[in-house]
Amino acid sequence: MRSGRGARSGRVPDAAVRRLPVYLRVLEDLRQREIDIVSSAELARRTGFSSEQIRKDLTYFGAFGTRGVGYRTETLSIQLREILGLDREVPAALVGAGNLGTALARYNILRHRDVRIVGIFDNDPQKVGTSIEGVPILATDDLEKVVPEQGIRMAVITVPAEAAQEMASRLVQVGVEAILNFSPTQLRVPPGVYVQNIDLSIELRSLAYYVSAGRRQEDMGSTRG
Amino acid sequence: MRSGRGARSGRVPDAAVRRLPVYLRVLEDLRQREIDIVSSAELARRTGFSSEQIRKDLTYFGAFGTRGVGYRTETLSIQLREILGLDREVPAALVGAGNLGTALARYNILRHRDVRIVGIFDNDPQKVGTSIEGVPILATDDLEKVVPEQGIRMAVITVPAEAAQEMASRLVQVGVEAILNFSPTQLRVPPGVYVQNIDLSIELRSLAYYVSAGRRQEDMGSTRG
DNA sequence: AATTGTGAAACACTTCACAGCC
DNA sequence: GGCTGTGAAGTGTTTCACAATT
Repeated sequence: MRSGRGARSGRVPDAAVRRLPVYLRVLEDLRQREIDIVSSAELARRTGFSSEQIRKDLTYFGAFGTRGVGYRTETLSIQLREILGLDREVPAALVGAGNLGTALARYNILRHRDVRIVGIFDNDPQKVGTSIEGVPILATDDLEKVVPEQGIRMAVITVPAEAAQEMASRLVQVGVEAILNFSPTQLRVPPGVYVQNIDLSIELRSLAYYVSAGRRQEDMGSTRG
Repeated sequence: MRSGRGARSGRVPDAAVRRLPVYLRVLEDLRQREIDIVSSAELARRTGFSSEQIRKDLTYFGAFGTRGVGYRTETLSIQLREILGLDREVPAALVGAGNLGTALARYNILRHRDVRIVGIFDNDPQKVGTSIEGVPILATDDLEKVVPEQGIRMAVITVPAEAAQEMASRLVQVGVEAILNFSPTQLRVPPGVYVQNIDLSIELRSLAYYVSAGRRQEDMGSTRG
């Protein structure tokens, strides 16, 4: 499942915001390969979105390209970083250091310097005091101290469903405004707090629809593609 | 990032299909607690979607409720399983047994009996021959044999970006029709194959927009909520 | 000649409002 | 009276088509 909710400025489609990091990923890759200019058509090829959509998405924030030429990869990636708020390091909390949480922490800490997991919280006394890639695992009791101290505004929740609501409430209490929720439960948060849900079971189950839909269509003798 | 693509029957909104497993999760929970009847309003409360949306989503597939009463949790959950193709066990492959793949495999194997990871593939010789929760890790070379043998039609890809396209192509070659892609790359697949992308870096980065958007609005003196 | 930026049209999805049924 | 099912209205998003610019 996936659904966002919370304060929205109104003008910029949510769907567009969610595509920006995809453009950024491609732009960074191009930059690294010293490709200075890219067209919306080329970005389309590399992202899977249409070139019109890419151009329109970008114009919600300004005019970044040069007609007849394209976009400078350096300029555009800097602009996108700024729009996303990634022009400075964004500290984040991870709550739940199970398999999934650990995988996320490793992945994030090693790869990126923009959104940075600076606090990992878990209730398991066996885990508290250990660390993941140099970031110490703290007791959840420390959350109220560490989150404000580190200026943390976003959090990733990977605790079991039963514990998720309490953690969310406590995080919001101390200033968290955006939550990436991997627990299979609907979090209740005050207005103004943005929640993005990713439930892996639900992803797998909805995928099943498309394989069985394929089967059904075959049974009916229709063609696909 | 998230985007589906591939064969669609046309009539049923993608967005609706993606909500069905959420309804199913709640229905299963209610059933377990021996609650026999539920209204769309109550489902709305528990899922975060509106009651009208829930009713409309369900009517794409038929009329499952009783006016003035509600929906029988047992009947509806059985119907939803059938619609999703979960009325029989759905075998799936997992390609990539790194941190994320291992977390997913554990989670899935322990919790669910509907979509079932029956084959785990990895190239690391240190991992091949070991197992995760009883499911053996095989060499990717075995993929062409095992996928058809086990009737696998869906796969989860958690390999690095460089290897993802090759794995996807090989999976499709031997009959995979739906892919859950965690690698940060755009997979090229033939028409009729459904790809759902989840890129965790991109989720974190788009989340950053909402915390910094909040900051920007505050700076402008507007209220939120 | 090429490619962006953008109103307008088309399409998709959600919400409204109420008829229909228990 | 209460709740589902559903056309119609409303909103959001994507695509079209072309003028503007280099």
